[in-house]
Amino acid sequence: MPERPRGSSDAGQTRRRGAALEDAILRAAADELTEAGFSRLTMDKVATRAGTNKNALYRRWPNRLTLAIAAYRRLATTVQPPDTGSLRSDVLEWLRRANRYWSSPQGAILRELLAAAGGATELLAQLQEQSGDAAAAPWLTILGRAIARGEASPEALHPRVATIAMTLLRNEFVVRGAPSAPDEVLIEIVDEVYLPLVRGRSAPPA
Amino acid sequence: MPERPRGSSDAGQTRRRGAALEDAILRAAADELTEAGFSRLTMDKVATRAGTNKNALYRRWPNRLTLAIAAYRRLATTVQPPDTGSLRSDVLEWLRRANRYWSSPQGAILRELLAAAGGATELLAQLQEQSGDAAAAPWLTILGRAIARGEASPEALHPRVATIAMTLLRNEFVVRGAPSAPDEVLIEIVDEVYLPLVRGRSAPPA
DNA sequence: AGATTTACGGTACTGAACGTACCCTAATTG
DNA sequence: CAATTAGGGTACGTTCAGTACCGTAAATCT
Repeated sequence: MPERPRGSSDAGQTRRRGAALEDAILRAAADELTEAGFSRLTMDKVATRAGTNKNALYRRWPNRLTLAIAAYRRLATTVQPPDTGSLRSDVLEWLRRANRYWSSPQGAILRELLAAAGGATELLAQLQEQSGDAAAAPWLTILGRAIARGEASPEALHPRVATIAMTLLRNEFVVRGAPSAPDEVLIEIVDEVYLPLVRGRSAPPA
Repeated sequence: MPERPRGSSDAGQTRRRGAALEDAILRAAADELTEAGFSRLTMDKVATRAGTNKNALYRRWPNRLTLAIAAYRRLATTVQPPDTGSLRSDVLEWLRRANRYWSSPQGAILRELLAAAGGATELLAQLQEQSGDAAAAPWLTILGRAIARGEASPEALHPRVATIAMTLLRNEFVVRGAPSAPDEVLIEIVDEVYLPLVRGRSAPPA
């Protein structure tokens, strides 16, 4: 049997299986997600786009949401936190990036998925890598540097405290439904909450 | 034509209209909501339960979610914030009540609605009276008293700061999907975040 | 009171999707 | 080269949202 020459489209010449097919499906789902969002992603469209049918999808993922989450994960990219030499500008910059992300089409998808997952803990856990716990690491990095510079109190190196700025920002989106948070809000979060908090009960204001 | 005698059920004696019917529908919807939750609330069931049909519903509310939110609002009750004489115990108590609410069946409904509303700002606004902005008032009350007692700095009397404990708690539910927050988490929020923050940059730790 | 307008109630239907069942056939495995 | 596994095609079964009509009771007008 010869190799499978390919057109630009995903429609398979030969019958794909296993990882190759799974990959095509996830790619198709990710595309649907970016083009139409989760609410308009249908299993039939994903299947057609991947050049297969719903059977192949349901054989791998138990339902629409699970598939969508799996597809979303390959959209996510990792970025390095800033290191400007000042806590305030690091925090503000990181917050601005987060704001841009949540405001972006991808952020909208994340919000949809978060909403659709409702209270389903296992599913939420998969999204948290993007939106929650794993996202704590950069904050700890930023804060760790600031502590080394004496800009923050060591007691602040606590996940709940370190990530509070992001939590407040996410709150703007999730609860207020804002398409994007104004820069004033970010500044307010930094100056009224974050910095006072991490400078700590011991360290005097710089 | 004589009156039409009827059974004990809600099925109308005579043909109801206007406010009377609207009321019956909202009551039926609220009942469905508490018994089955939003995801299993169907327009047909609500209509049947109210002794009417979908027409009457769609004539008043454009869709299922809007009706559900309207129905939810009559489930919500208002409570007075505690006044124990100490900021820490006021905050902790209020947070515990909030935790109980979010953990309760009603809280589950609120979470479902919040999720279903997604980014629909106008709808979210209606729920915020229960979960967000209007809920800020009690926090300001508690904090105001504490400031009068000298337990907190006046600068803390700022909505974003005053409500931060509740925001963090809500975050536990919305993002982590926890059915209920452990008491340790509440205490941590109060001691690691709330109190340090509102005691402020000027006031020394008591 | 009688005529007119408004709004309920009954019922049927469309359309969108999810999820499932079956059966044939291509790929892989032994 | 047989046996097994996994894809592909296709057709359903179901559940609901939302819509469309139409006859009739209740309110409103004259």
